[in-house]
This record gives sequence, structure tokens and C-alpha cells, in this order.
Amino acid sequence: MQSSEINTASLCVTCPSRKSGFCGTLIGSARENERTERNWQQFTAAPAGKQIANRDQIPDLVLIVCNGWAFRYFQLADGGKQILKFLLPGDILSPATFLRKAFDFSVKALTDVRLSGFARSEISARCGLSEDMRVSVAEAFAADAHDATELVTVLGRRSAEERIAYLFLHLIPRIAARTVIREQRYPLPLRHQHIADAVGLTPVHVSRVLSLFRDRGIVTLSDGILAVTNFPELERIGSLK
Amino acid sequence: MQSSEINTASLCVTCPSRKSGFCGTLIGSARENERTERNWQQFTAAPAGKQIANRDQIPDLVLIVCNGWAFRYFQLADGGKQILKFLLPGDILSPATFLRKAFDFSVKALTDVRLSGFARSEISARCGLSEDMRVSVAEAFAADAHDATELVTVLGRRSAEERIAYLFLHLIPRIAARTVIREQRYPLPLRHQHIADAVGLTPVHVSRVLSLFRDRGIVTLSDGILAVTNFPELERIGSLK
DNA sequence: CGGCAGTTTGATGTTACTCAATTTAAGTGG
DNA sequence: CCACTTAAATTGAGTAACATCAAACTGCCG
Repeated sequence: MQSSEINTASLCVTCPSRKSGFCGTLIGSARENERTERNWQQFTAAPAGKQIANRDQIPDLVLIVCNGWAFRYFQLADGGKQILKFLLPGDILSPATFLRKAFDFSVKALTDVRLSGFARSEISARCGLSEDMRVSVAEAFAADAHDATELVTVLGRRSAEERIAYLFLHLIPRIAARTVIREQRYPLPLRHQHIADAVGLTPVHVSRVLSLFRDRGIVTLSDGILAVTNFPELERIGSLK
Repeated sequence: MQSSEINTASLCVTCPSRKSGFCGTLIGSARENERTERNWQQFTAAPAGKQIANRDQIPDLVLIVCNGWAFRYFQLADGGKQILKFLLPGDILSPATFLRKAFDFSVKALTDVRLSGFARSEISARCGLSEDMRVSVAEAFAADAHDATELVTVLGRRSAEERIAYLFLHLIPRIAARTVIREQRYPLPLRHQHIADAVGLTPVHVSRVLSLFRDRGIVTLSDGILAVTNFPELERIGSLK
């Protein structure tokens, strides 16, 4: 089960999908690449569970996940969390960092992760030069906006089963774009608690729903592997349209 | 109770708040204004209840609400709606239209509204010229992202009372930026059904919660006026932090 | 006056939460 | 390899929150 990795030297080549990560035009024309390379920071490593970014922080770097999983979340006063998005290799921690803007959320490493960062000043400069760069930045915002629209709808209007099915359906293609999948088995390093925090349920109820899915032969989640046994049914339950 | 209005001729002047609407740099330097003016479309009027934009549609205009209220929503197959955001004068129907991208949602007029539109090609051209313009576009995305983060958190983790209190707290400053407010009475043209669709409840339950708020002397909503009688308590209930 | 849309209220049902106990899995040190 | 520990998952029982259904009530407009 090889996992993909993004590194500074070959970002465009290694990035699994132009649509899902911010890498399409980050490395621009050949002429400019030399300058670009120098502006990438060294890798930063973080162990599983470590908080990578804080709400209200204003970093000078636009950070990207190179390896491993992380997640954006909003911390509640009562100790609860709402997970906003799971971050896979190629994902930007926060598009808001393109501007000189504070994070709206915190970010935590889910597995061990490595990050790379790019100076915001460099991005801004490039936006002045290249239409592709501007579009690329805007696309990053637009992709997040799209996800947010769907997530709001799911949380506002769908049942527990539908929420969890939606989460899986949303993650499956993103995982598949980054690893070789055999026999519909997707690596998914989530605890029940993470799923609960992502879809607005309790871990206890997540367990019950997953048991149901298992008994009905739809999906099985164990040992960090999501095995899909009845995709059409999963889609019927979790699809928004 | 005068209501504010945005019009083509004096967008910068009339717009109530640079932060809440997209108008800060839409009209750029004096030198360029003449060209800009010509590119604004005539007003478009829509009666209350009319659908203004469809999901999956790709318009050539970036549309802005000039007058009245509208809302973005996601239509479900089962007839349900999820309202994503209420649009007040100065708000862009969808930042995604800056790119050549389909709407992620539909938009409907809540009251009678007037709209104005700007050719996307014009915006793109200006992005090439002006740093302010680029920032302005990015700010529009970032503002929506911020709202979405909070809304997801509210829907995922808070009770009915908290959701409704949050909605009011979120709307109050936006209304105040656009009308003169006396005695804590805010014009709010929402039916219970709209509130329900916005925060993921049924209109029946919205009615019960509003009765509670009224009985406890927190807020009263009737005749399209939201009268706030105990703001600190409302804030205690609806605040996210 | 009648009709309609929206709100309110009551009774009942369902979903998902809470609390608590039990099981399973994964280490860890002997 | 085996006790011991600890985190996570499962299961059951009771409860709270919100939905659903239905009926009555209100204001408004023709």
C-alpha cells in the first residue's frame, strides 16, 4: 500500500491530482523555477496528534501537507471539536494564508506528517506576474467553498447514516488519487472519535452506524482500512443529489 | 426604517461597509472609473421568492445584491433546502463566478431585490493590473470561508437554541451596517421556514425556540422586526467562543 | 365573509445522546 | 511468552432533543 508523497524538488510530477491539491501552477515556468526552489522551506515534520497551526495565528508561510494526514478543526469552549476538513498530501493548510489573514481554525496532525511551506510574499509576487497563478489561488479557495457548501448541507439536513456515508464518499476519491487501491480497500487512519467530530455525532453513535453498515454488507472499517463491499448502496445513502 | 442601497453610479460611496460587501476596490482608480462604469449592467429586478441563479449555471456576470435580501441555498432531492447564507446589499451572489466556475448553490430572492452585474472578463483584466483588485477578490472568498467554518461548527455541535441565537448574532451587525437602528430593533424579513432552513431545524421547532426566547425576554421576532431585549444573554447562548 | 399563509400548541414518535459496563486490541515491562 | 496497563470499540438501558402529525388560531387580503 504505497503512499504518495509531495516533495519540493518535483512537486508538479509527484502531486497526485491537479484538482485536489495546490500544485498545478505553484511551480510556474521553467525560467522561474530556480527562484521558486530557493523559496520553498525545508520539510517540517510533526508527529501524530501534534497541533500544527493555531486559530488566529498569521503565518508568513503558505503551508502544504507533503506526507500523511492532518485535519482542520474548530475548537469549542466546552472541549468539543468540529473537524472541517481532512488534509491529504497536496492540500493547503489554509487558503486564507495567501492573504495576510489569520487562520479561522486550528490544524492538527492525524498521522505523522511532513509539511512544506512557501513564502507568502513569493506567492503575491507571482500573482502579479501570472494569470495561471491567480487562477490557481482562486481555485484553492473555490474548492474549499464547494466542500463547505456540501458539508453545511449534510450537517443541516441529513441523518447519521447519511452523514457518515457522505464522509466516506467524499474521502474515497481523494484517497484513491494518492495511493494505489486494490479490491476497494482504502487506507483510512481515522478513529471513531474523528468521524464523530467530522460529522457532528458522538463516537458511540458512530460505532452503531458502522456496525449497521458492516451487518448490511456496505462498508467495513477496521485496522485503518475502509473496505467497500457495496458501493452503489453507499452512494445511494450518502449522495447529496 | 430606511434601507441602504447600492447603485452603479456611486458604488463606493453608498456601500455600507467595506468589509461586508464587495465594493472596496471594484471601482478602482479615478482614471479607470469611466471604463468601469460602462461595464456595469443595468439593474435587474426580481420579485420576492423568485429564483435568481441556479446551481450548475455558469454566468458571465459577477452579480451583486443592490437592494433587498436574497439567500444562497442548496436544494435537496427530498424537497428540503439548506440555506447557506443570507445576502444583503453589497453581497456577491457567488465568489465562484470570478472564475469560470459553476454555482455550487442556487440563489433566491427573499424580498424584492435589485441586482447589478459586472462582466467577469473585466474583473479578470483588472486582476492583472491591480494588487488591490486581487486582494479584494481574495477577501470575498476568505469572508465566505470564514462564515462557512463557523456555520459548519454551529450545525455540527450546537443545540437548536444556540443555532438560532448564533444566526441572529451573525445577522445583527450585518443589518446594522446597512440601516439605521433605533432601540435595538432590527428589520429581519425571515419566515420561520427560512430560519429553519438556515440552521437545520423544522419551522415548528423554530417557533418553540422563539417562544422561549420571547418568554425569557431575550429577543422577540414579529412583523419582520427582531427586537433584542437582552443582548448579553443572546450572546452567551449563541457565541461560538 | 371566506380563504390562505403563517404561527402556535399539543400529542406522539424517532433519532441520537448520555451514562455505564463489557469486550477487544495494542502495547509494555518482566 | 505472559501479566498488566491503557486506549478504543462495542453493547445495553434510560433519556433528552427534535421531528412528525394534526388541529386550532392569527392576521391579511380579496
